[in-house]
Amino acid sequence: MTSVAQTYHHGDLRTALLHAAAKRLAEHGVDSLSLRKLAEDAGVSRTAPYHHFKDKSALLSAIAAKGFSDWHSAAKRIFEQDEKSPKERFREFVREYVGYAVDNPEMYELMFGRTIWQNNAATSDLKDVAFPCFQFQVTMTKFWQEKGLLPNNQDALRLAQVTWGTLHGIARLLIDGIYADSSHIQEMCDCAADLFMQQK
Amino acid sequence: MTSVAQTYHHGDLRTALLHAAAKRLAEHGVDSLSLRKLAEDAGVSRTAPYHHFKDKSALLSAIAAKGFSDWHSAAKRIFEQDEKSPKERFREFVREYVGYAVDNPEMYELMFGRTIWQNNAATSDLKDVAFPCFQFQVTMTKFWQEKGLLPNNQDALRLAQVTWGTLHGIARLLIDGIYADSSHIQEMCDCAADLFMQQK
DNA sequence: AGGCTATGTTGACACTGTCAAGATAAAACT
DNA sequence: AGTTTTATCTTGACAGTGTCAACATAGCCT
Repeated sequence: MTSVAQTYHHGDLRTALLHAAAKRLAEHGVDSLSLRKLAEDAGVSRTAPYHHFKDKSALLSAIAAKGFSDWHSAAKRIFEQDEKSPKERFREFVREYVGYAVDNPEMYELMFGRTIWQNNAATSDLKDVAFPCFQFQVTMTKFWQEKGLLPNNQDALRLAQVTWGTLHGIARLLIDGIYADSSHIQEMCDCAADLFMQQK
Repeated sequence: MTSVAQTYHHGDLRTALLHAAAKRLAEHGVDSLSLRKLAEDAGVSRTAPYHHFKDKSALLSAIAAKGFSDWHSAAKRIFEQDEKSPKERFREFVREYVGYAVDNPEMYELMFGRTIWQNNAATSDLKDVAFPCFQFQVTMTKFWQEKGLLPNNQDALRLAQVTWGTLHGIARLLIDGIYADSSHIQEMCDCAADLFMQQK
């Protein structure tokens, strides 16, 4: 990919670290992700990363930010498929949401886990990318309410919180292997969609 | 409380460790819970705990097991309030569930977080206490289906997974401070309950 | 009394995040 | 051009972690 001559200054350590981190994240999970290993991956000393990220949390936030931006694009793409009926799109969104989480458990864990959000530890960079995602959930909810798929007598924000909460909860139960296994994804998603769209 | 003379053998180190752990858990969270500190709390050397717990994960599992057993009692108590209508009990269960999570965020995180469930790491002791809780959720769901509060055309297991998923998701969003703050608990719970019991 | 077993001890190891102080290169300024 | 400032990277160090191995003590059983 980028083969820069070995110099004292790395050249683009920041993105090199992020790439290494994304790789390790997907392969070994967020828990076994250490700055020192990332530095080694990038062929640099243990403390070099600190010139690009305030601390470990900041690096994780940066990865999560990328995740949110990807997520937002994917959600938009599904939501804006005009050729499909709103009902179909809703079902698809539910399946895609849970599917994304199950296919990228470590990234999902990072994005929506306590690690980076706890104690308001989230970087403002992270918030700038994540909040539009939250907002988009509300936008979609309003749309589905207007189309009569979701109850109209509920506040859109609350309803968005609850519907997202449901998807989030299902995703987490599946990922953490608590209460369900992945062979039931489809059925669980459809059950949730049916529940939301009762008698519609 | 328990003032045993200082002897070479502690006497009841196992429960002393569990108590210390529960205290530290509630006060400082699961992340800053170290075996060495617990040993110090109990007035014992760093490696003494290993004679009572296989490893850190086993100790955490033991605390979680206690949490599940408490949780099960509480759920039963609410569910069996015969003087209240099923509908009322359902609403109350929703509020209690989320309320418990918000009031005991660290314990909830431990019980339903990835720490102890990941990679099928759960002790069989833990599973023995936790699985009945999961089962109870299904039992309650069946009851509410029979009472006409929840859709009868859904498989009880799926529906239980989805309803629990919803409560779990809401709880997590609140705890992790991702998408909602605790001033909206009541409204979110009621919105969820309304959603489940549409047109009932 | 003797020995077995449960329980406790210190020592050691590899690993972690992070700070401080110094080295080097590149960029900016005069 | 030369000089200075700034960005980047280095080694050294520290406190903290889980966990293993080897050894010490004490209680229990025969």
